[in-house]
Amino acid sequence: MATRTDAPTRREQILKEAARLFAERGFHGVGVDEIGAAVGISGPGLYRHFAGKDAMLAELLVGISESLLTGAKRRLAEANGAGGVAPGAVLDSLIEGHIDFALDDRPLITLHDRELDRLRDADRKLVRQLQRQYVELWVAVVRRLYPDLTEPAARSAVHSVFGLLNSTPHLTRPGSLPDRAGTAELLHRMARGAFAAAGA
Amino acid sequence: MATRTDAPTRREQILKEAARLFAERGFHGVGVDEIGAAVGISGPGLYRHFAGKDAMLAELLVGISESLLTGAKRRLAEANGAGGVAPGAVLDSLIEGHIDFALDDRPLITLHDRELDRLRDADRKLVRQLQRQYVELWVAVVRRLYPDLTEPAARSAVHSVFGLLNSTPHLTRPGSLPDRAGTAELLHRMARGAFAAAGA
DNA sequence: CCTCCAGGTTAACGACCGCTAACCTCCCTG
DNA sequence: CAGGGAGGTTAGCGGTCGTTAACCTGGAGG
Repeated sequence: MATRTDAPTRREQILKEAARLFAERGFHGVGVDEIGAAVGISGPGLYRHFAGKDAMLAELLVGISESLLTGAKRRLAEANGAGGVAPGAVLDSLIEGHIDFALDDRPLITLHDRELDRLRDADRKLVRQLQRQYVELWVAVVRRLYPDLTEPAARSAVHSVFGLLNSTPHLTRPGSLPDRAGTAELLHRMARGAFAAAGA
Repeated sequence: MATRTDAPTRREQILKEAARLFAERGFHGVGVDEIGAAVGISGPGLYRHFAGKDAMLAELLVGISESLLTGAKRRLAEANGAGGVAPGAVLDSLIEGHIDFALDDRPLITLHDRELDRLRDADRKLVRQLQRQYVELWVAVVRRLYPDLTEPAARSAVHSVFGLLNSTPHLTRPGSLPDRAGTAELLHRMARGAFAAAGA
């Protein structure tokens, strides 16, 4: 099991800093020396923890996709286990989970739809499969709430709402944005409004 | 004036292919030899048309920002010239313009919010200033339509709707998306719905 | 017909980058 | 108290990349 409350592992430090740097300057724009410097070691010391630069990106992207999908499945199961919650409440739960992720792990959300093509074939296929499962899970919930939506329209709507929710990195002129709770609530309302408009 | 209906200039060919490649693989992920090959010349021949790789990116990003801002100003002037159109109609016009751009110049819309940090300081400041003017123009229109929105909230809402509208590149599993008109209309409805929900 | 330049070509340079090799140094363990 | 592995270090190799240099060529203009 992973150490969650302990002090962060070296590996975890490296992944966190790598995510930040990749998001800021792009995968090819960051050198291994910079990543090392960000955690206090220098250059090739990283190779004691990762097979290479590609492996860091792969672990980040797979981790993100798995985390999103796992969280969504858990929320869906909780709703179903609670004896048939209203479809709107399930959608609210999915939206809330996605917003939490987007606000708490901004660099990861940026990487998630930006550096996918830098992966080796096997990893890219895995990430895409996880992403597709995540999308299809949303599509099913949205169509249950708005049965008039065709499946392609629902899928487009879901992708568009992801674009809306993932826009938080662009609000990052630090100090100028409202508080976290207010931002989360605004994004949530807008996402619901967008779906409602799509389903009409 | 630029040649619009004539055969495209070499410069224009290069810019178009560079935009596509930068959007696909990132600025640092594309070599000058590839850009040259994409227009039938090879490698250093590009330096007869541009001062360097950076100059191509700069011209692309400045062009995008200017084009978006100019179009929005024109639409606003048309509305004001027509003797006070309803605020909702002005917002519709802005949304329509942005959607046209996002659907017709997908690679450019991708570059626009992804490779800004690769610019030299002067160019980056110019692009950011143009982008800010574009955002503020939207914010003013949105606040006229939804006066209860605070300015920070309106700005966040505008950025979020940009995220929604700019999500079109993610729908590009070619052949699977509905027709252009249908996509445009869906995006338009969702954007209006998101704004309406934000303003409540 | 000569000239000249716009727009190419190939060769090559210098910088950088990912990665490996070789070595060092704690610290934990038997 | 050996000793050995985990986790560093620096040096350096091989490849790639952006850019420059030097040269070539076809076609327009006097």
